[in-house]
Amino acid sequence: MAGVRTRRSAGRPSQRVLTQENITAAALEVITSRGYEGFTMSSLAARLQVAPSALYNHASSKAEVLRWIQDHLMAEVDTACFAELDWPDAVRTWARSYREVFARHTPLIAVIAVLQVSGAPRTLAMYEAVTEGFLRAGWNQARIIPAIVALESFIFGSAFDAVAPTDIFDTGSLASESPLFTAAVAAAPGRESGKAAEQAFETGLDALIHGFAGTPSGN
Amino acid sequence: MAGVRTRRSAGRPSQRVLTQENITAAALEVITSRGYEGFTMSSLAARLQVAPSALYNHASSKAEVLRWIQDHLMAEVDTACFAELDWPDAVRTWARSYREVFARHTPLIAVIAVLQVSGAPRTLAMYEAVTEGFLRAGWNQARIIPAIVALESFIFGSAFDAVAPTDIFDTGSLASESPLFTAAVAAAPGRESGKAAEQAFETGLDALIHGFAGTPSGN
DNA sequence: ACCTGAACACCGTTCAAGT
DNA sequence: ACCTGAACACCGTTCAAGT
Repeated sequence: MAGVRTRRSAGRPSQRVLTQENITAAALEVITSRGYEGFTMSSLAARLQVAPSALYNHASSKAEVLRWIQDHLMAEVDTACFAELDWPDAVRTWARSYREVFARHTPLIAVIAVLQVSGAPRTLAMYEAVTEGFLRAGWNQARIIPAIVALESFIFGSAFDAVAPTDIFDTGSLASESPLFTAAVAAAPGRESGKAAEQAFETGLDALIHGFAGTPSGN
Repeated sequence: MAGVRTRRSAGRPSQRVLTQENITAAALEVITSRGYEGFTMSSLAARLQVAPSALYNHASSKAEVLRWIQDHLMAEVDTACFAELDWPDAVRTWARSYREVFARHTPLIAVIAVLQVSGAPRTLAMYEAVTEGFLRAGWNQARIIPAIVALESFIFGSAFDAVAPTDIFDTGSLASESPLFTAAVAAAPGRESGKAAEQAFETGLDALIHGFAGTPSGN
């Protein structure tokens, strides 16, 4: 064919604006400042200073952008702990950071639960690191996935709980119809200090970790 | 003032159509047949044979209708088990039915997590029955709520997992970059039989139940 | 008291037309 | 190759007008 031509302005690399990374970063900025209700294709486009329709040259749908965000956030989950701590403490550290990241992004949980790992490299890297940690702790290969999935289910559910109003258990005018529950709520630790969700999370996490350890045939 | 008048046609009780119960039942019919994507104020109104705007004389918003549905479904969760079985089996039965009900209604989980029990009588009744079951089993009052919340978090997360595609863990072209995870997935029980989610749920439920039992100061 | 129909202020997405 | 602007087919919700 004809001689190779330099494309674009030859000098500095042409600065593409609508890359996956840029769109994801802009999306996170919108979500941080205006929440998920304020995160629309319009608000995302505005932040990138393009027309909404321009986004569709790079993402097939809003759902795809959400998947990019999800995978991006997965890199923030601490997995280094598995190389530094023993299994119970490593799981605790991993689970806490996992919950913390997604408590701020609960609308993504419905996305994650359905997401194919093959399209989410950082999510896959997270699973690989956790699996490695379990194996190093002597876990039987066949029991690892159910344990991770169970922990993950607990983490996702706890993420919702973490951002729930603190007064959801106030029985109000129906207190007399639920005396036992009302009393239990009043007696629960972390009440009024706003740490009830943390208490429940740590309680469940402890139970899962001890429960896995004390399971019939060991780990 | 003037003499009391009988209102409406005096004979048979005027059959009100847009009651909370009727709206809730119609909403569930729409959701069952067309899913949550197909559940709109328009589709709900169509099933009730009224204009969409008529709904707003009875419900303040779509979110309120969702809260009605959530509370309605809570009555389907099995709590009778606490009067019939010992604590571990009762918790297992309760948790299984709770997960089963909401696996078909995962979009409601975001609603539940934020819902005030004072506005949800059946939800409150469920908590009361569970609390009673824990007390009867000898649980310390102060430890009940964190345990219930932890179990609930696990149940909600597992509900998402229950309806996830079975192939989410297929690593595809990235298998070589995640050899340990890929091998663990291949070795996991329930694979190909489509029962992986059930395996993970039962594994986690067992761990939680045993973990609670084996917790420092007993229950 | 409660319904209808029109309207409002949005959504996500598509697509012809441009460069 | 990638952007714009207009348009489409929806949403949930409001409200004046009716009965």
